[in-house]
Amino acid sequence: MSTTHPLLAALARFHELSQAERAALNDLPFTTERIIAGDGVAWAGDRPLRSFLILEGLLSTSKAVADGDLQITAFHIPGDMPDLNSLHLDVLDSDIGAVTGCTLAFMAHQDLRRLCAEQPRLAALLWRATLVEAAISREWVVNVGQRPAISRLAHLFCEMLARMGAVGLVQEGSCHLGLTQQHLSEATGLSPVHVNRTLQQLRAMGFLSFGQGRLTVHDWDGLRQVADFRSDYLHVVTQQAA
Amino acid sequence: MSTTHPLLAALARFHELSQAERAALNDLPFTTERIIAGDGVAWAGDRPLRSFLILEGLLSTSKAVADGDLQITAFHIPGDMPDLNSLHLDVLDSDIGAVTGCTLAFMAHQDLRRLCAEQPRLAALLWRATLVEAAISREWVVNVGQRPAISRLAHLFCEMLARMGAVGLVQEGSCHLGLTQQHLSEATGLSPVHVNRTLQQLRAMGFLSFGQGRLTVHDWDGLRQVADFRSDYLHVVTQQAA
DNA sequence: CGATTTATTGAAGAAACTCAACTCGAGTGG
DNA sequence: CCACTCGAGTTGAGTTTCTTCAATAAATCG
Repeated sequence: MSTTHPLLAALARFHELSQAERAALNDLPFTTERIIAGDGVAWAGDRPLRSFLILEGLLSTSKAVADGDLQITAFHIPGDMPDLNSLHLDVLDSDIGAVTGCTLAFMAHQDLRRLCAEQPRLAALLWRATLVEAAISREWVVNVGQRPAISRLAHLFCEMLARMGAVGLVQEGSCHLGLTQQHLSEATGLSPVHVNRTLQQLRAMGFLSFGQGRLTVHDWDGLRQVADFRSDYLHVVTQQAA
Repeated sequence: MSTTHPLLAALARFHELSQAERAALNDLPFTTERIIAGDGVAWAGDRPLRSFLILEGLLSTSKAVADGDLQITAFHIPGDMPDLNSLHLDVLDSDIGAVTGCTLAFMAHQDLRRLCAEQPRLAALLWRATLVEAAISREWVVNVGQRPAISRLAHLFCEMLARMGAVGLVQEGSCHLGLTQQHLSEATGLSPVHVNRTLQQLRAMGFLSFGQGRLTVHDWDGLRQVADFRSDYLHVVTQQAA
């Protein structure tokens, strides 16, 4: 019926779906909203009654520490559902905000819960999506805890390019990535000044270009090596035609 | 029926369960195994066919980086299911090992999947458990990324005491915690030497005692303050009688 | 009790931080 | 159209936190 549901499209990109599952997804009500860059979408302490799928744009999850500083704990790209955890964890523990302008598809928890009860395999796929986010979070602990500045930044770039690539948003090693050096600082736990200097190293070594909201990787294998990047933790399944 | 299933006990500690749900849990086959301190339980790259619940002991999840160093990304205590993520993420991305001697209850994925399909609310509770682990992982990113050594260590101690307390393993601010300073180092991303010196500060300030496999907190509010610890991210639900 | 972890100490060095100034480009409004 | 502002990026210099290396003390274990 009419166009396919955005969540159906997102899941079908990576998984085979039965006719019944497709039908159930297409029956799932949703509303689309447009968010301005820099705006918050949800806050720690909120008890959302709905979750959203990213159709377009870049979001971040972050937490504030005592002195007011921010740590970004995740970036979210099209196809992700950043606050799906609120489906079973009623109160949010982090802030979610739009890094760039975004288009989001909101779905009521009520409807999602019914969907999960009626279609256990869809429940499993949504569960799986939250597990991938958890796996990425573990890798971020490693990145921030162990790697020197240059590897840390390189690893973040590798991850973002790999994830954007998996959803078809990379052309010739380049993708739109509307991050400022301030964002990189908050994501890596490095000071903005040190991010700046480390970025210059990565550029000087010929690995990448970064600026004007765009990341271009010139030497993937080289970048990957300084980053100590292995993509297994992203759990990207064998891709099939969209 | 005999004694209750360990997973039933673990879930019933925090959630009301229907008679049907209890029955379904009691029907779930499991086998108990004993693990020696220091032994690995599962490795990155493994494709487990079963998951386990911790009945006793302390486990860690860790990842190795290029130079061979280790980052611990999580500790697991009784009541946790450290590799439940392998239920839907077929290949493990981290190593799981026993910090102390452990008793584990293994359950086949096959059986767990059937349970989830037949009892959607139990599926939701297991899903929820993985979401709590994810929330803890996010806080670890913050801890390792933003906090100075003393807060970082203090925060880890706060978290462990809070979690152990939630499952009834704390008496008078003290719990068994078989971690070495090496473990603390690998969990916080600090060098062992710096952990040692920072620990001495925490002791000298009268916040805690730590050693001989035991953590005792003398000044919870003080520790909590230097740690910048707020327990909301642990998502501990209102406890009911065990 | 000897052997092997684990914990502790000293001292020098390095990675990253802070502070402060300055540049640049993209608006914006006079 | 130009002056102005504002955010983002860049640079220099001094400081701090944390690391590394190396040796010693203390615990733990067979």
